[in-house]
Amino acid sequence: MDHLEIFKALSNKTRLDILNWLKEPEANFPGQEAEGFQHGVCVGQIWQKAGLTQSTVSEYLSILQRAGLVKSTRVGQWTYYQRNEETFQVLSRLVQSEI
Amino acid sequence: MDHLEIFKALSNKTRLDILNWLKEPEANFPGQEAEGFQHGVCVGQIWQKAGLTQSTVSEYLSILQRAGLVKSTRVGQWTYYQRNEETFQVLSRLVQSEI
DNA sequence: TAGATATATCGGGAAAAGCCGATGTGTTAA
DNA sequence: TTAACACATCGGCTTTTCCCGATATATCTA
Repeated sequence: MDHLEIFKALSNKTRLDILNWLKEPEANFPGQEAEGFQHGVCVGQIWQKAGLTQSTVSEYLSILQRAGLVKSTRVGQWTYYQRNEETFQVLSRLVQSEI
Repeated sequence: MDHLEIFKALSNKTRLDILNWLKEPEANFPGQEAEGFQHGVCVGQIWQKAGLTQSTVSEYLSILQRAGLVKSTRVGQWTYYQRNEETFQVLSRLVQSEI
């Protein structure tokens, strides 16, 4: 749990947006409804919604993952990302009492 | 309450250190014991402990203040800084439920 | 096996942040 | 009112982050 790495990951508008979108995949990624959201949302859906290039969003997802804020699952040729709520809980407590 | 501004302010090792030191002024700034800690710790104490220049630390304190993480009090020629605990509480709840 | 598709990684130019020394501003003491 | 002190701001160099296009890798389909 590297505070600094987490805060850096959270220091970007687009990355905050992505985390927020992932709170409600059904509402924010209707394009993936057919496939379902068991493992989260695939990269293609996210980068189109973000309005940035595929490479940038892929990098952003890596940054979020290294910080522990999301986790990924590979299914066939798709990689699905979802929030790692545990980290948010721990971070919340940390902000309250340790920082 | 600008999340992004807060996370950016927290994205620097020295600034995190400063916030941490300000949790226990008595323990971390013995050089100011004579004057007391009613309004926090003055800039001179902080920049010497940080090991960076006065100008840099002054700027860092401004960044922390703009983010709402510290507040300052001018007394004579000194400016004292202390943590703004309210912001940490709000941020903690925000991380838990809104981000 | 070849081609298409989804994602990751690489190289790099532009913008922002890190940090410094120099200088400006407000306050106190002589 | 001058000098000294505490702090803030400015200009600039260096490092990091932002974000792109190009390319590599993995998987699936024909």
